[in-house]
Amino acid sequence: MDIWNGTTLLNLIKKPAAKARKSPSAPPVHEQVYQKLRAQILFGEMAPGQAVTIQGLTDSLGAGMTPVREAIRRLISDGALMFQGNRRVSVPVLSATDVEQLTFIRKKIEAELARRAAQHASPALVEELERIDAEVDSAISIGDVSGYLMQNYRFHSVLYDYADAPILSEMAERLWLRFGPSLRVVCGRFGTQNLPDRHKEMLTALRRRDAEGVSRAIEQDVDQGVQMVTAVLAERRSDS
Amino acid sequence: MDIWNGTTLLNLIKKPAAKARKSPSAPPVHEQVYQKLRAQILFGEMAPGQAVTIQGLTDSLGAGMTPVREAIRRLISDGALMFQGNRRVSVPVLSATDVEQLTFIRKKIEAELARRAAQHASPALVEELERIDAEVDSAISIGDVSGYLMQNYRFHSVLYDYADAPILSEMAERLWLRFGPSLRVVCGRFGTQNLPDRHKEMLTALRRRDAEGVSRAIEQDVDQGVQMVTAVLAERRSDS
DNA sequence: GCCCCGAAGATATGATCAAATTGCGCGCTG
DNA sequence: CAGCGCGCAATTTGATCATATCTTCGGGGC
Repeated sequence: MDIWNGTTLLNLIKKPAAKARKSPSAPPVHEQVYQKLRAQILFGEMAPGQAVTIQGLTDSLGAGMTPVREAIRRLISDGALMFQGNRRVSVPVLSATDVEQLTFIRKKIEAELARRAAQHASPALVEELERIDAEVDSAISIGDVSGYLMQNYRFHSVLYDYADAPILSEMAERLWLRFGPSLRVVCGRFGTQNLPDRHKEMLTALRRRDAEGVSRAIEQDVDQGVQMVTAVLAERRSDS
Repeated sequence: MDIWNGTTLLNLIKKPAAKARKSPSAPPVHEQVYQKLRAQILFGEMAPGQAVTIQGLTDSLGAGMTPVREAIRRLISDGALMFQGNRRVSVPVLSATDVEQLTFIRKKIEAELARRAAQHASPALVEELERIDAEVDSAISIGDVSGYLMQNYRFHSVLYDYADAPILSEMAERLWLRFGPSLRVVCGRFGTQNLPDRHKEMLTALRRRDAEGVSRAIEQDVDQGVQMVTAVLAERRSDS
């Protein structure tokens, strides 16, 4: 589906100030806007509940209204933004039942993706994941929240790409999008020190082609992450 | 998410020529366009592979380009339409691996929805489903393909609503959208006589609050439907 | 077989209209 | 007299359209 997804998103990770405009066959503006907003949501640059205005985005991104509108519609369909009924758009705040449903389906999908990736695993994959995991650890050790979120995302993304199941991968990405804003809050609350990281188990299981082992590790990874999110959400609830 | 989803879609089923324009707090045009296109795809009025042009829709729906563009972006994000890279949009043709992935996730989600609905089941629900199932049967007996597709959709939709899991329900609807165009082809090929209908088993299990029974029946329903789709797809493959 | 050109369609902008929110001033009540 | 709430108006924001520009595809000429 998302033709420019891979290239553009990775470019964003590497050089956020990329300004490729007049290059041949550049992605359309609405695609660029979509990718930028998507990255902002995925990596926690937007707070849960934050209002999103079309005109604000046309100003801050320097684009016309139509492309911005299209990007917002896509993100609403992704569940990354919420249409509030009175024509207003905002970043969703996850309720307890939201988290429960999202967790259920994340486990099913990501466990399956892990299983399939394990079956197609190659030494090259393990090596690449080890490299990314090292960056995750380094981001954690220096307390770089954005770096952690991006590299952790990249770890899972690369793994799932090997599953050779684009539809399931896309669904998984959509689910990650919904957790993005809350993850940033989690990091702000708990810091980067005791973040979930079942990557070592995954890599061990991957080396032996142990599909069920990888799958189990993923489920634990999901559970740990969700646990922190629910903890923070409960805290927020009692605050208000 | 979709505020007007329930009302507008049901209105569409009952009176397709509804023209509620100036009524107070009418849905925006882009929402109306989305619902109309969605219904067309869901109920098989669009063939797999069919090209979809913006200008064609602005003419046939009598709307401006901007709302049509927004609706198309949403449907692309839903997986109901496909962006072909060269600015062209079309109704997707399901490949074998597409069907396999979609089936996997449909079973997980719809089985869970059925399980949850069974736990919340009430006599009123059973009664309503019986009424709808009667309409399904009647549509089958008179060979009314559109009627069958709509009422069958309604049967599942009403059941899943009782699960009280809006996120899962929405995901299920998205998956149905992807099968819509192929279903029409299936009906055209096999007729409405031997269509899958595990509704009777579902109702029996529902009456006893047998969550696992309902869940099993749903999985069989999904499997049967998918089997016919794969059969037709294989046929198409060998044709071309 | 390759290249150029015309038509069809897609992208993007800015203007215009409508709706909703915000802030302010007034009157009412304690 | 001070605080509170209500309703109107100003402004912000969203929705839609008409138009201008650019791409892509297909046919005809070299």
